[in-house]
Amino acid sequence: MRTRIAPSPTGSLHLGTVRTALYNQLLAMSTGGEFCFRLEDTDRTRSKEEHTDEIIRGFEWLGIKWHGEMLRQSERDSHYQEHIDRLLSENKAYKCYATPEELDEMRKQQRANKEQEGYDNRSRDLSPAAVAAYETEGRSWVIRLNLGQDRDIQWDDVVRGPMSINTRDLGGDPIIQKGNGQVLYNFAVVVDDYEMQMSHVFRGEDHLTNTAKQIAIYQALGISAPIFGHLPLIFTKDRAKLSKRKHGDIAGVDKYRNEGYLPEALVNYLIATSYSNGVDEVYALDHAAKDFNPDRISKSPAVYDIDKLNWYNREYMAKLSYAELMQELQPYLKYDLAKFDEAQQEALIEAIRGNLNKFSDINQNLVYFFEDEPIEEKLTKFIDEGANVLQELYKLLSADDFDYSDAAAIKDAINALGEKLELKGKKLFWPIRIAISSRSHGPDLGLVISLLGREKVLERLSQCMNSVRS
RNA sequence: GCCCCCAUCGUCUAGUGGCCUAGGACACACGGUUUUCAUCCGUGCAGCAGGGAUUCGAAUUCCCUUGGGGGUACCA
Repeated sequence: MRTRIAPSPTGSLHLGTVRTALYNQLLAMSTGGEFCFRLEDTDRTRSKEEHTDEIIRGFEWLGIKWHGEMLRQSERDSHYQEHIDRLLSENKAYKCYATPEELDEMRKQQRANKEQEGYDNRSRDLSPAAVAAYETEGRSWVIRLNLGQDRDIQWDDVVRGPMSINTRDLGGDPIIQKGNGQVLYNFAVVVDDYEMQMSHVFRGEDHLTNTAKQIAIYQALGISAPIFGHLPLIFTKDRAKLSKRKHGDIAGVDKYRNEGYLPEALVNYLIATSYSNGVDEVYALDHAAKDFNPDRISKSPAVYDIDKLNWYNREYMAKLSYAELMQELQPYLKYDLAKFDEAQQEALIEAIRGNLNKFSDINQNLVYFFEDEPIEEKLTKFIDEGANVLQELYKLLSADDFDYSDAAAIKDAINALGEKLELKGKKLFWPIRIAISSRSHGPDLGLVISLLGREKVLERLSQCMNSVRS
């Protein structure tokens, strides 16, 4: 089995492209076949080298590896020309001299008459005299495939089952080579998939009509087509195809790499949307490959859900050791942890790692260790209500011999204070936590106080006590 | 407009005629643990789009309706 991913470098790496790549790779892996990579850059004006780099970088980050060299369509013009010439000589393709203006006019008429829109094959059977006339006129031409008599084009889709599209619904004889000599996508794909000996082509559902056109080309060329499978699209909550244009950077892989998602999590999430083996939820690529069965790919679109992705990411982050986590966190760290000793750093990071959806979340969990933040309006009442707690705590913590180095001991002291004041739970902890960290959520209080140290803790405490409204 | 595809909790899905009082996961709500926070655990919430037909029996098969989506380029 040979499969491929064939992205077009006209934009950043799209989540849908990644998922398509994943299924193709899974397919190859599960049978010991090969998974290849081809760049669909036939449209020179829209293809950009920066996008090519971006795509490759994205695949590398995700751990998606392909077999052999990356093939560029832009370097294969001679291969295409050979096949074009043959179709021309066999009368399976022809020159069309219609100008864009004429075609526009044709479509306008069709719309006005409520006829089916599409090319009317007017140049299909041009007389030699007519051709000569156009030539002397100096008109340029495109090459169109002669679809011949209307007929059903059929294939057995691995995902969708039996498919049938009639050639009359293809919009007329399709152009396979532009006026400037560049071959069109549908033609290049066929030639390449054939020469690369692809056995299976899995791609997005948006290619369903293209597949019919491509099969027509395979037939004209007299070569056999691969097995096709059409994957459901990825939607957003608004139930439209996830796209960079409409939905911004959530559609691209870069966002997830930049924000500090684990590639394994993104891979897992993407596979699991539209595919399930009925048992596993969290798994790596090679595990999924063991029993991968394309028949189980879902037919209906999958709605992109950031909550689920976050959940996967937390699952994978939880597996990281402290050392691994620190290394991943390093590029995102806005604050210098060096003011804490090694043991303190570890205690801190271990205490807040459960709060992270992604690595870039680290800073928001660290701010109050490095900066003074205003207390949220809705939290100030806890300060007012707990003024006596703060006072008592201040007395305790301002004692010359109070030891700030032992987080557990600090916690014990707070507990003792609670008993003394006959307060417990939120009544005891929230005033303290809010006064010291400006927040109602955070890691263990003993640890926070210990890390902040005498000076900062007393400063914040006294500041809060001064602002109490009695 | 025309062609094509799709249809199980809010979301991802299991389910291939009786094992379904429709299972799991995310999210959400509540409870327990943590005298606070996070974690963890438990419970709950919630669905076969509608209508016909076939059948002793239908989420599962067929038809229609409705809804959603994709395609319809000298883009890919």
